[in-house]
This record gives sequence, structure tokens and C-alpha cells, in this order.
Amino acid sequence: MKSNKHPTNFPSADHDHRRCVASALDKAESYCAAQGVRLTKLRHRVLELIWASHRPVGAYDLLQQLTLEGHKAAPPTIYRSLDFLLNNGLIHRINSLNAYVGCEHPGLDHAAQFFICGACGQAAELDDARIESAIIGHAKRIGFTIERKTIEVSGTCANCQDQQRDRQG
Amino acid sequence: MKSNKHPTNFPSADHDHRRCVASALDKAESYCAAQGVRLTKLRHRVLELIWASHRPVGAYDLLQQLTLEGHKAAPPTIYRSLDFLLNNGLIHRINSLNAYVGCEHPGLDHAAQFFICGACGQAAELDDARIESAIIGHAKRIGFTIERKTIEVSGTCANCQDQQRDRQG
DNA sequence: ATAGCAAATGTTATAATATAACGTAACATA
DNA sequence: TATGTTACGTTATATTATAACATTTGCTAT
Ligand SMILES: [Zn+2]
Ligand SMILES: [Zn+2]
Ligand SMILES: [Zn+2]
Ligand SMILES: [Zn+2]
Repeated sequence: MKSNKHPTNFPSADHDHRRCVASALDKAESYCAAQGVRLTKLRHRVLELIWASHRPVGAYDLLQQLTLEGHKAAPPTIYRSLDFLLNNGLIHRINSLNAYVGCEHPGLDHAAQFFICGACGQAAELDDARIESAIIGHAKRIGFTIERKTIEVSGTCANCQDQQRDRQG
Repeated sequence: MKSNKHPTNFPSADHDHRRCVASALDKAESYCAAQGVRLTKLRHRVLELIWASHRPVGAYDLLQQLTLEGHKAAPPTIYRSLDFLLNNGLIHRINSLNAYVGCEHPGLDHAAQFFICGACGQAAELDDARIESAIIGHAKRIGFTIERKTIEVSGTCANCQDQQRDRQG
């Protein structure tokens, strides 16, 4: 049984993921056009591969995908695309996993906190005002100027806990 | 001129760092004795090297130090010591830097958030109740069970900002 | 159209971080 | 002192990332 008692950013197993992908690529195209930067075929494909799921994916996994598709790719190929996507806010890097995940709010100024489920591997991106203001508040108190934040919480999401309970009885 | 208007966890340049080191090693010895785990000569030395400063230090930097001291060390040597120190809560890993820093509260149950100054390289460990409760609060709302947290804020500390202002006029 | 330039990508090599696998030494304890 | 366990040594290799330079692609100005 599925509880549904928790509003969560974790995508359910049966959500229409094609819409996630289409929306992400669409937003990326709009953003790049507006900024006058080039979302080349390669960059577009890398972004699409990252959006293949909501699980952060490693650079060398992406590289392998490209290779399977017949693209003659070496590490710099993928890292340059990742740099572009990171610099333009189209993806995020998950430092605790050395992996990359699509940004849920490309083009919009936002804080990004990640809850990462070790069971399903998915990462949920949040923009929680309380977490953000708590951090900014502390920074202000100690006179610290913030440049970058890494907020990554690992554990088990509600869906996966339900499934684990179901399995046990 | 030094402002002093900010209470901060960043150690000042003139603090008595020998006390930091002595205290850290002392606490580590007590903790390991109490737990019945062995703070061997190697582990003790690695912890001491990590506490050489408040700057997170890389595994291969530690390895180089050991080598300079005449210790025949290979990567597994250092990583095993790091694992021990991590597992026993004597150090923390800074994921955004692939580096390790001494824990300020060994043996005590505590949250750990890090503010990391890119100018002086130092990391200040905090246990900020508001940041912690904001994260726990969000986890509760989405039914997420937390296992590990990576909270790392990079930027410039108050001391370094003062110095930069002084230098410019 | 096309020459010239800048940006993007290809290519080769290597750096930096981390772990696997197996043997040896040190330590506990009985 | 025999025995088992934990720690450490050693060699090899996996994983993640970047440096340096060559080539191609796409835009701009003639
Ligand atoms: Zn989706
Ligand atoms: Zn999950
Ligand atoms: Zn100190
Ligand atoms: Zn500083």
C-alpha cells in the first residue's frame, strides 16, 4: 500500500517522465536562445542523457552512453559539455556522489538542496526557504560572504520506505 | 583594521593552535580508550597531520607528509587511517574539496555544517540548530529518513574580507 | 561565395582521488 | 607460546578529472 501522506519532490514510479524530459529540453533551448549561447547537438544530447532519469549520473556513465551510440568520445568531450551545462545552470553537480543531475528550475534564480535516496537512487531538488534562510542567517552573523552551497541529504525516501515495509509484511 | 564585530568559528591567525592540536589528540585518545578501539601510532600521526591546520587536507598531501617523514606509505595506508578516523567521528570529509578536516566535537552527537573560506582555506565547523532543524523539518514533511548530511558553504570569511579591504585601501 | 576568426570538438596523454586483493606483522588473550 | 584477529605493507588497478594541442564547425565581413 502506498501512503500518499507525504507531499514530496521525489517523482513517483509511474509519473510521466517523458514530460519531465521534454520540459527540461524545452526550457534549456529557450534559455540558451535567450542568452545567446549555443546548445549544440552534443550538449543537447548530454543533457537529454542526464535527464534519462532522476538519478544523478556519473561523467563516465554518460561517456559510455555516447560511445554506445557510436559517438567517438573521450573524457574531455563529456566534461566540456558538463561544464557548459553547469555554467548555464542547466544541471547540478552532486558532490557526495561525483555525479550530475538535471536542474528543475533552469534559468531561474534559486537555492538548490538535494535529498538523495539510497534505495531508488533518485535525487529530489528543493528550494526550501527555511533551509536557505537558516544558512544565509548564519553567514550574516559570522560575516561570511557566500559563493557556493552544497546541501545534500542522503537517506531513504518515503516511497522506498513504503516498499520496504510492504516487502517485509 | 580588524572588525571583531562578527562572532565566528573561524580561528584567528594568532590563536594558540598548539592548544587545538593538543586538545584534539587528547580527546581522540580518551574516546578511543573508552570505545575500546585502537588509536595506533599511524592513526594518531595521521590525525595529528590533519590537525596541522584548520584547512581541509587531501589524502595525497597526507601521504606525502608521511613519506617525507620516512614512512613507507602507499595510498591504502592513508585511506585506511582516514576510514578509521571517519568511522570514529574524529574527522570529517569535505565532499566539495575531496579533503579531510579534524572534528571539533569528537565523541559528541552533533550536526556538522561547514563554512569554507576560499581565501585562507580554513573550514569552520558549526552545529547550527536552525540549519539542522530546517533540514530535519523538511525531511519529516516529505517522509524522508536521513542517514548522512553534506552541508558545505563556500565563500570568504570575515577575517579575509577585512584583509582584502585593508589591502585595497 | 569565401577568407578569416572564434568557438566547439577531437585526440592523446596524464593528473588526482580511491579501492581491490593478497601477504605480512603486530597485538590480544587464553 | 599457540591462536585468532586486527592492522599494516605492497602491488596493481579503478574512478574521476584536466592539460595541451590539433581539427572541425559555424559565424562574420568582405
Ligand atoms: Zn521524471
Ligand atoms: Zn527512493
Ligand atoms: Zn587552531
Ligand atoms: Zn578566511
